[in-house]
Amino acid sequence: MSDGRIVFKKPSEDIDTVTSAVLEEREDAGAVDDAAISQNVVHNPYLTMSIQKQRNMLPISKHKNQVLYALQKYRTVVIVGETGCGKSTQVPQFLMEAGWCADKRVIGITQPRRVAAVTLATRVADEQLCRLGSKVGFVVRFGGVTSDDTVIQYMTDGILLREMSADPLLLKYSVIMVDEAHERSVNTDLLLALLRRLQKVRYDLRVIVSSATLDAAYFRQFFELNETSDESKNTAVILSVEGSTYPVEIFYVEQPVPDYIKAAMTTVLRIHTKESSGDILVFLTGMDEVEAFCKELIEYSKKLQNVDRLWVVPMYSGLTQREQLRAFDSTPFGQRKVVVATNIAETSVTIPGIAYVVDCGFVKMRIADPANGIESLMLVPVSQAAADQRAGRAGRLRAGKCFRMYPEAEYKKLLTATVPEIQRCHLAPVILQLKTLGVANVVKFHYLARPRVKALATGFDLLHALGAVDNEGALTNPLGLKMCTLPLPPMHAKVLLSSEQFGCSEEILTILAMMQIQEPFDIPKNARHNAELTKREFSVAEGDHLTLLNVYHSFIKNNKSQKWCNQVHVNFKGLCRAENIRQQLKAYLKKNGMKMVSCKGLIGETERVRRCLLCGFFTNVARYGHDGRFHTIYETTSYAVYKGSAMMYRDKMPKWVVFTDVLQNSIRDISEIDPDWIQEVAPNFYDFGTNREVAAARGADRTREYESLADLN
DNA sequence: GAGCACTGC
Repeated sequence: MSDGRIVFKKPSEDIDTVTSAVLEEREDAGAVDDAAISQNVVHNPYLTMSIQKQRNMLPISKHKNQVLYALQKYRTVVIVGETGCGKSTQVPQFLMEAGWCADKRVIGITQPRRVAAVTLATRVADEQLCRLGSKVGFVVRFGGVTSDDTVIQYMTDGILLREMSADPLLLKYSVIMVDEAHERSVNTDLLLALLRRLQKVRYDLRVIVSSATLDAAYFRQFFELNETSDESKNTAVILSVEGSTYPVEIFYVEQPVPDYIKAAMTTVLRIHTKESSGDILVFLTGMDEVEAFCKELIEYSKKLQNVDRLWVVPMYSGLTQREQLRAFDSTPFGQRKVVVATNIAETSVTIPGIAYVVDCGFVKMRIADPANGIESLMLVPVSQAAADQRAGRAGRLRAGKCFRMYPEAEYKKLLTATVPEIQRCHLAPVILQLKTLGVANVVKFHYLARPRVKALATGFDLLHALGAVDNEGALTNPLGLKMCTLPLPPMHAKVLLSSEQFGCSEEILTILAMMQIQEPFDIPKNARHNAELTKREFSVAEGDHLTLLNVYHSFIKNNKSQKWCNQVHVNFKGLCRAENIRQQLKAYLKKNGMKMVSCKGLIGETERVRRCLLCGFFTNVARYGHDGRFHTIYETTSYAVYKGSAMMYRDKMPKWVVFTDVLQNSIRDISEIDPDWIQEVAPNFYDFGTNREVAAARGADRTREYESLADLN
């Protein structure tokens, strides 16, 4: 390439020579980070050093020449670096300084989380002594800070996927670095597969796969698969960058424990009395477990005599940022901090100074039933990789200890790695996404991890029933094409696109936005009774969806006041997010040429809304049974009603409902429906008729459909 | 009396 890029020689054995440009030391180093820290949960242990010193401290800086040499020679480079080695911040700067941004070409770095994209960009802009948004910028949903000068762009992986559907060749980029590839999220898996595909057309595009674990061999093999070029220009190179961690000693229980919470409690108390000082991190599986555990631990610590007190911050995503930040407070002298967390502490949040980890060995995971595609939250054993990740959290300060609440034999039986998300999620959104990007044969696509054919078939079934794909599996025009443009899963998208014909797009827009937030109500533990009463006042007999509409309307009527939210126990942060999402969706609808119409005050007002919901969620229909549970149409599953549902306020349960969210054994976000509507909105999905007719027709049809899938164009 | 891992467009 003759663009004036500096050419690097293959590094000799002494790769310790660092040749980075010397920047002037600044006294206000980290000032921008302070702003970021106040917003996000981030910790920088080197905050007091000058920026250049901080950069040189990072293990990756020793490998600068190696990285540049590899990227010059190979089209794909896999960098394995432990967390904190500096790869996410330094590699893009190495590349820019080496001329990879000539002609304003951009180095793109993708992150699985928004916070990471923002903080990394802020940090790198600071290191480059430039304003955020000039040379260094970021893009996330609902905005970003970039300009024409931006050559290092941090973004969420979802953003790059969106960008690919607008510009399939990604011409503005010279290098794309997919960070945290080891997490194996749907987005990172798709990105890697798509980039590999793209490299066959764009020979000049460089891809960096950045991973924290030794899955590198797998990534390498993937990028080399079926390469015919004998020049082996595409060969990925593996660089191993050490982090700064200490060994962790693992302890197991001798016998399986019947109650891991009790076992964890005993273990924490034993660590406290028998082990030297050092903070403890306890991994449990859910918010309730965490809260109950904390409460009990505080009780114990009060009773302990002649022993220093335990200082207990629960940590899970439902907490506000302020509450989460408490886990970062330094431990008062003579006390011992115990952080009780969900798996948020596995990846999203790193708590410094942990010397002991207590691991319950389980995790709550969203898993789709391949037969019907319904996703629910299941309690499953962790994988060995996840258990090791948890244990590793004890070795960041000094040599640590990890106590597992299961015997060693059980550990050996665990899966070595967590099943990639793409193999356990509902595939309809994935299929839709691939179709948008011009992947004609989604069944034969070169996945990083191949999903089950049965799951693909279920995905196609749903898309077909929704009218998004035709009999050949191609996107329909205009419905399928429009569904692709919306930042919503297919069922939600269908509801939204149908809302105009039901005359209720304003209402549906609100309900869908509200469905995206986790919990509209904020019920404090000390005022539960009072909160329940106010919550009840928002409730609507027809169900949760109209209740959500009610809450949002009241929020707007009260000028989006935080004070009002606190008084009536409505989640202020959540409602603000819902408003944001609503605006974004509204903009998409306008772009699609849809009219905003409201059914307010019209005859059959709530019926329109519920019919419209059924239009997308007809798979999630259930009938009330004598056993007090709701049964799906083919009796494959039955569910209890979630205790927080507005349905609980009714004297009598409705006979038929549609639900839009499933927990492990219960359904929530439920609305009453009339079974006659089902045939109207989804005439082909269910078999209507006597049991015998149905059984005969169904078996034959479905089998044929699955068999033909492998040949879908 | 009992309940909702974590992200993202």
